This record gives sequence, structure tokens and C-alpha cells, in this order.
Amino acid sequence: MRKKSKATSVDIAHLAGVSQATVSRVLSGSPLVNAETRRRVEAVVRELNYKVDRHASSLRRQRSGTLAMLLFEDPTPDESHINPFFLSMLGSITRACARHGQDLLISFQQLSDDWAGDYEDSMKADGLILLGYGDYLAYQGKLQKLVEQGTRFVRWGAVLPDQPGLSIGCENLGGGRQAGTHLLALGRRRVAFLGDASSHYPEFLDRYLGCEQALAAAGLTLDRALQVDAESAEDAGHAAACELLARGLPFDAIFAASDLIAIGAMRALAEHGLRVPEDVSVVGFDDIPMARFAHPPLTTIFQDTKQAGELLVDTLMKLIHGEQAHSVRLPTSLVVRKSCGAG
Amino acid sequence: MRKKSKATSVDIAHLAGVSQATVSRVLSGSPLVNAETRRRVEAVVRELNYKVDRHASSLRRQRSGTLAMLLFEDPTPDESHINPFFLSMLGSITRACARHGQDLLISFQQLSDDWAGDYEDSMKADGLILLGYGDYLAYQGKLQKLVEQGTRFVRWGAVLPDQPGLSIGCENLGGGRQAGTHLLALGRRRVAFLGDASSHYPEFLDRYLGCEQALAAAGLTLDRALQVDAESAEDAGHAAACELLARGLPFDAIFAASDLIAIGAMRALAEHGLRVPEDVSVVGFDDIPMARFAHPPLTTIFQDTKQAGELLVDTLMKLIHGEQAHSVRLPTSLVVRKSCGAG
DNA sequence: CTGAAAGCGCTTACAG
DNA sequence: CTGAAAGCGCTTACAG
Repeated sequence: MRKKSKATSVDIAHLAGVSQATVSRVLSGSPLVNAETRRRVEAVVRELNYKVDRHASSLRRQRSGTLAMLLFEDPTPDESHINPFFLSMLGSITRACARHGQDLLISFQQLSDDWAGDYEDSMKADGLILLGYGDYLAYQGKLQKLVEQGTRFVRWGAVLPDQPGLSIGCENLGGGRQAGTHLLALGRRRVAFLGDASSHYPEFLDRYLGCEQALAAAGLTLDRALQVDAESAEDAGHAAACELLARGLPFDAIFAASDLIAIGAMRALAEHGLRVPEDVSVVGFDDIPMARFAHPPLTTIFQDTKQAGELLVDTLMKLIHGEQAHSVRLPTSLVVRKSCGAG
Repeated sequence: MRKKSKATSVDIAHLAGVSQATVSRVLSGSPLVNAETRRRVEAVVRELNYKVDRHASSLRRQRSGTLAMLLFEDPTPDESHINPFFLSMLGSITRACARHGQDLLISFQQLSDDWAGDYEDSMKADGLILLGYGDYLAYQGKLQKLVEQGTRFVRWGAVLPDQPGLSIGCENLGGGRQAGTHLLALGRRRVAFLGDASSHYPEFLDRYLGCEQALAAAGLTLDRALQVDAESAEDAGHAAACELLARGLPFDAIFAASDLIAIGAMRALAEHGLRVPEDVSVVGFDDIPMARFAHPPLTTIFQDTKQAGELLVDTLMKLIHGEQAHSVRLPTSLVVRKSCGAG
């Protein structure tokens, strides 16, 4: 902040009776400083509450000490609330950044944006964290471009074989299997899937496939006629469930690709006089805070957002430091509540 | 980012056949540039996708072009999810920052922190946006210190007469009145208040007082024996409602100081076999996204987080530019859903 | 309207 | 272990 007179390293040097270079060495933790000298400098630093000017430091080091988080959503209805799932990652990302001594810049983007903005951010930050749901095929090209530019980034999302850059994601396939297995154990046989299940949304697709595997293991099939596209939003879930109902095919369970979809679907079910879980079991995915308060409380597949956030930052830092880093898939777990019946 | 060779203004100058100073003038929108020269420079800038180095620029200008948002919560149970109310402000704050060409740094703090962190942030940003619930009396001193330091900041919260610095808040008194009036209109007479109602939480206190005014206007009182302290969290709301029930006093309505409290209270009510709204009406405050999905959907007092976020940023920018700025109270509105009965 | 030059506050070879 | 000095990439008086 602009204050009467912000102390600089020169002031500190003066007061401590050393050169400015030595002050700098002390503050950057250089081993090339006499212990006694260091103590003297540190005392003055503390007294004046001196902080290194990050701009000067970054300029000189050619490294910013800043990470940027880009949150994008698909067509994002103007005033939309941000996907709660990503929000819960925000906390752990922030904390992880602090632990690494990095600042966190945040920026919201439309998937449709030029992403010129990204490039801009990439000049401000040492690396990018990409969060967002959206048509994967649509932004794969942008990721490619980022790679070509030499931009360091890590994204949250499906871990795919040939993807550009690194991803941290969860075991979507395994999570889908957990959902299917649970439904099966409860005696459900006709499972509907709400959510896009194509390579446009690889995470959803894997959840679909995982569920299908679980059913297949029991000699059952996930009837494609019971699949309805939906993006991760309550409204979309509601619409999808209505569409499903309109098809008139029998089903006794819904596996929603996200909690938001599940919650919307339950609303539609209730409006149509169907009881959850008596008439139909519902499983979600994510375990957003709202899931607990849904009616009935939603059984869902938990993704560890805390660990995810940390891993995202840790991985990005490795990239920045030129260390070896790789994509990872985090395990999921089933959270049994009321929406499927006796757990 | 560190790339093979990032273009600098010198490169641009060279290619455009002008001096580096002129490039700088073009990029900062100086009027002291010939239109033709400007066009030539801009062409090169576009072609190389050149961006001004923010660190160099900030260092030179002694202004960072960055705003910092400090989000603090009271004792914050380690992995707690951030208060959803603040999260919904995040989006509009980010957008408003972008509109002002400012970057947004975000940082989470414990109210108990030394806030040395703040001072640190204050060196990185031109101004601070403070968001958080917590004991006002406990952090008033910190605000005072910020003022003394000359740090520019705006906080979201109660607009109080002698507070240090500026606040943007809502008409808590008016909102409380709207809640009380609505309850009254529905025939409710014995209103309980869940939430701290002391000067430690001035926002809650005003909501309480507003409700009390509405009742008084009808010749009724807000019985203090029906008030139970609670912080803004679902668990706290649940606990408070249990405590209220344990007191054994009759009541036919609950005005919760926040939606989270209301949702927790409804859970307790249900556990005790009480129906909402038949046996007791419930009104919340905030209108967080979850309110719509509560069971029953929660009638609540809406605070315009979108406008709030924008105002927070606009006000802070005025402060930074040395313009006149002042605290403001935003109007609230009643959102009728199902938790109070016929609306 | 344009250029040459100083300087923002650091970090880091380079000498010693 | 320490200091003097160069230089990171800009912005902005100062001349012209």
C-alpha cells in the first residue's frame, strides 16, 4: 500500500549497518550470511515490519510467486452461482498455495472466451490451475495451445491417455462402479443415468461406464434408453428427469452424474408423485455440501476436494520447479444417506 | 511464464521503429501519441501478443493493479466449507475486478490470526476487501489498526456509526422487519429468534431488532426467552433449535439469523416431530442457493450479493483513487417459498 | 509528438 | 562471509 514511507531493504541495511545485498540475502534465506549478522538484520526487519517488495523481487527473479486459478463454466447463465463442487476445492487450493508461499490470483472465464485472458494470466502467474466443467472436446484445443506456449498448468478433470498437460481427477470409473454396486445390492435392476455420457464429458462418461460394469457383473445392462443428457446443474437435472419420465420406460433407480443433477431429478420425481427411495433410488456424485440437506438426504459418491486441491497445487509447483510430475486419479467413496433406501 | 523469450517493450519498439518510451505510452493509453504511430505500435503488439510486464509496471508506478480479498471465519473448524453466502459474492467481485482491470488475490484467514498476513497482503495489493462472519468486537481493533496504517479497505458487514473504515452491508433492520411482518401476516404470534443478538454480531442484532419493531407495531413482543445464540452454520442452527425446544416455551415461528441456521433448525424441528410450516413457520436470511432446496423450500430475506460484490469493488477503487466514498446499506427483499405457509 | 535517461526495489554474479 | 554494481522491464519527468 502507498504509505507515508514504506521501508525498503536499503533502510533496513542502513539501520542494521550492513549492505543492502546482505539484507536481501538474509531475507531470501541465503546460507552465505554470518549468524550474528543475520540476527541483527532480522531484528530490524521485524521492528519495521519490513516485507520484501514482491514486484521488485519478481521482476528481478523473473518469477512471480503467484499461481492463477481459472474457473470456467460452459455457457454460464449470466448470474449463475458457481458450481459448488469447485468452490469446496477453493479453500484447500488457497491453503496449499499459502503453504508454498504462493499467492493465488483468481479469474472466472467463459469456456467460450478467447482465453487470450489465460495468456494474459500466464504472464502474471508462474502457473495455472484450471477448474471447470464443459465440453472437453471444445477446450482440448486450448489446452494444446497452452502446452505449445510452454505454459505450466494442471487441470482438474478426467485423466485421459492423450490429453495435453496434466490432470488431477478422481476414479470416475470406480465411483460409477460403487454407485452401481450399491444400487444392485439394494435390489435395483433398471438403472437410469442422468448426465451426458459421451467423450464430450469424459468424467460423466466414465461414471456411466463404471456403473455399466457393475451391472454387467451381475448380468444386467445399463439401458441406453434410460440415459438422458444433462449438464451439472439443478435445472438440467430436473429437465432430464422429466424427459426420462416422459419416455415412459420403467426404471427403479437413477444414477445422476452429479449431485446437482440428482437434486434436480428428485424435485422432478416428487412433482410426479414418485417417492424417493420407495419408488426410485437416487445416487449422486460429488458430495457437495447441499447433498446432506437434500430431501431425502442424498446418497452419493464422495470426491475428496481437499486432497484434490492440495494435489493440484503440489503438482503445479513441481512443474514450475522442473520436477517430475504426473496425472493422478484419486479414489472415491460411497456415502450412504437416505435416497437409495436401507443402506 | 518463463518462455524461450518473452517479448518486451524494447522488442516492440524495435519492430515498430519507435522508442521504447513510445511503446509504453501507447500501451498506457497516453494521448501524447500520433495516431499513425499508435497504429503501427499496436499492430506489432498484437502480432507478438505482447503484454506489459505487470511487475515492472507495478514497481515503476508504485501501484499494483491488484486487490486482495480476505475471507475470514471465526474459529473455522479445520476443513469447514466456506460460508456459501460469501461464495456467491465471489463471482461478482471477480467480475467487478476484471472490469476495473484489477487482479484479485484471495486469501483465507482465521479471525484469530495475527493479521500480520493482512499487512503482508496490503503490500501486495492496492486495497483489501474483507469478508467474514465473526465477533465484531473481536476484530474491530484490527480494523482500527488497518485504518491507522493507511491501508485502503472495504468490508462487508453491518454499517455502524463509529466503525473504522467503510462497510457495505444490507438493511438488516429492514430485513428483520420484513421477516416479522410476513410472519405476522400469516397469523404467527410467538416468534423465536435463532442467532446471536448482541453487539458482537451487529448484523444479527439488527435483524433481531427489525423483527422486534415489526411485532411491536402490532402490539406484540419478541420474547427474549425465545432467543437462542447461534453462529451461521447448519450445526449451530440445529443445536439452537434443540435448545429452544428444550426450554419448553410455546412458539409458532422461528426467524433464523441466517439460512444455514434456518436449515439446521428445520432439521431439528423435523426430528422432534414438528411440521414446517403447519406447526411452526420458519424464515431465514441471505437466500443462499441451498435455501431453494431445503425442505420445505425456505422463505427468506434476500441479500443482493451481486450488487454487493460490485459495490465493494467500486467503493474500494474510489478509495484507491482518492475519491469520495462512503458506506452503504443495500435493501433486502422477502422471498416467499414454503416454510412459512401460505404466502 | 518523440526520445534519451533516470529510477522503482530488489537479486545475484563478481570481486575481495 | 560481505559489498559494489549491474540489470530485471517498465513509466515518466525532462528536453527538444
